[in-house]
Amino acid sequence: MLRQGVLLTSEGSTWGLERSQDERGSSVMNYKQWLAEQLAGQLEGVTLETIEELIEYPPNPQMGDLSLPCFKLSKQLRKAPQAIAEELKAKWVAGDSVQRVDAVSGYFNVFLNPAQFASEVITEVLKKGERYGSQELGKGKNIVIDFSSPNIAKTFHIGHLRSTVIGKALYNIFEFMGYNSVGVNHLGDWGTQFGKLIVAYKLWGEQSKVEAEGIDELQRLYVKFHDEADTKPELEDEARAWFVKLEQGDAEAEKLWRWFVEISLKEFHKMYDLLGVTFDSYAGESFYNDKMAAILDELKAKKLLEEDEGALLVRLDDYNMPPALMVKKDGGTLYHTRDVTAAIYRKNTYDFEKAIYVTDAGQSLHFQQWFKVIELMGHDWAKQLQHVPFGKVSLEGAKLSTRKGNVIHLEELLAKAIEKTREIIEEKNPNMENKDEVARKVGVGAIIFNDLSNNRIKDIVFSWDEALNFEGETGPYVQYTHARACSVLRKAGVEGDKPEAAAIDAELLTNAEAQGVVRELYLFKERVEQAMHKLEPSIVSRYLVDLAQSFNRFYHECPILVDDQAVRAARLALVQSVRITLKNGLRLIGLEAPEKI
RNA sequence: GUCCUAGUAGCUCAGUUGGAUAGAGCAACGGCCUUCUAAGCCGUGUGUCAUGGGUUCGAAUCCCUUCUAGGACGCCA
Repeated sequence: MLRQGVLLTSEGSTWGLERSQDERGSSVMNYKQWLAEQLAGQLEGVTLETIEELIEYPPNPQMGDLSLPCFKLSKQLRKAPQAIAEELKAKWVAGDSVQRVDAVSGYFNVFLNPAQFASEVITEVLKKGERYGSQELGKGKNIVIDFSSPNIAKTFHIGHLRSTVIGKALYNIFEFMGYNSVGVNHLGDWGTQFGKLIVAYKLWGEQSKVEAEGIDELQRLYVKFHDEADTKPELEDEARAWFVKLEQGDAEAEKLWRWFVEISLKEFHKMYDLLGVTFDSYAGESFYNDKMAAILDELKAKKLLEEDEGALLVRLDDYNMPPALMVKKDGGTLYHTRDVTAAIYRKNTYDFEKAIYVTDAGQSLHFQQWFKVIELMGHDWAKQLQHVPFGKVSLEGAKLSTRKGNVIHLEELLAKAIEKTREIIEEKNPNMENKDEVARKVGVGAIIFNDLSNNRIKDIVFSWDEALNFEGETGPYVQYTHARACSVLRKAGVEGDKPEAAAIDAELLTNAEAQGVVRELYLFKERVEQAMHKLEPSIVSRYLVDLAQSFNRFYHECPILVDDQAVRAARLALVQSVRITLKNGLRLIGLEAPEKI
């Protein structure tokens, strides 16, 4: 299991465990590590790593800023937890960094010097700017992220949105942690459905209509095929025949196929442009057509393939899994075959440290199976493959189904969100310039954030009301907070990212509201790292809400543009730090941060 | 039938990898704009953490039982 990058191991065999030189240095603030260093000498036989792992943030500020629960040390030291805490308190050497320490019911609590805490955090944020929170954990390492991967000739609906936004967020997070992310859109551009589509098009389709209406028309044809095939099963045979022709390079079949792909991509790109998503590779299923034979030969050579009822499969009984079908009895390949082939291709091409697949949880078994096949082929990098599953989206209880037409088109959803945003702007900020641009950024942001605000694995029941709610824990709330901070800075005449941080008197930021903000700012780096380890973008989304809440509280309680220049400067530095951190976080999860909304 | 995942406030969800009184948002009600963006802030309250057991100094968290929901389970992806 992946762990936080606080443990030093001898080999660093698991990615993310290693730490850069920069991180070990005391110049970069890491209070858990720092406290562990202070305490290590005081506890005989307890390693620094053990202590650092135990240190936690107390649930509320009255208990301090950092805490060491002494219960686990109790056995080893053969002392009561409270006694250990008392001892640490007695031995504590006073210094500038810490205001006081305390021993409470088995916890050793540390209260940081609030002024110094504020000063260090703000200095760090302003110094790093748009790199604040970033790390170099993955320097020189590639991460391949397979995401979005829609099917050609099928509408891009809210089901695809999840893979797209989760994948994109992970892409950004890995980049931010120093990795080189490779985004792969594994297009569903091959398979028997193209036989069906060709048949349907030839029977009922019109070129002009397909050109005018794009995927919608292709999908209508596809649905019609299934309706008709219920009563005319011979259509299925025709479809199979056309797919065989396509596989054999038949000119007419290939021309139609290319056309369907082209039309579909055009529409996908409209969505990707709106969402701000790009890919490094569009190598879809068809890309592997000529590469699977070699893999099948390899499987045969390694005696992994077994024939059963005319099909070829890899037995996985020993691993408590059903067999992985590799070749159909008609000789056709299957998605196992393609995924295995693609993984090997990607390993050879990108030499990845990790390859992750962002798909719905329903495919979990499929991934388990072919990951095992890779392992059985003798590839020790099988453990670098990871499925990132997410829950299903349903519509008021009913399952989404392309065939039944029970879908919400992403295009429609985004359009509605943008329209609603536009109305709100018209009402609240009618004199603003770039209303359309801002409406797009906020409307789209609301939809993305909504999809990223829960744990991936949770099923989502789609609700228009919730998706278009812009209050509370939402994207617009965070963006609004950012714009609010921008507005104050604008009025104050602060320009650029770096006002003179050194000049501030941090004693003026020791009140509860300011400290609440400082604490959140400090947590950013840790949260992003955690989001990477758990492959969970929602950690960043929720963090942003926490930061925004703490800032809004501060904003409400502490007037910023006051006459007292020292107070004004100190508070402005804090506002600037919040602005930077909000923007960095929003960018990570794929949201823009307009300066006015 | 086998396996996987989930079950926390009326609703949607967090819960720092086993720690201190289980927290937010929404919805409801009440307050706050002559002052920096009210998409905001403050206040009012609700929990057999599905269930029964076990491990532990300590469990929403780990193990087992049962229940409920969803999903997967050889020629679709």
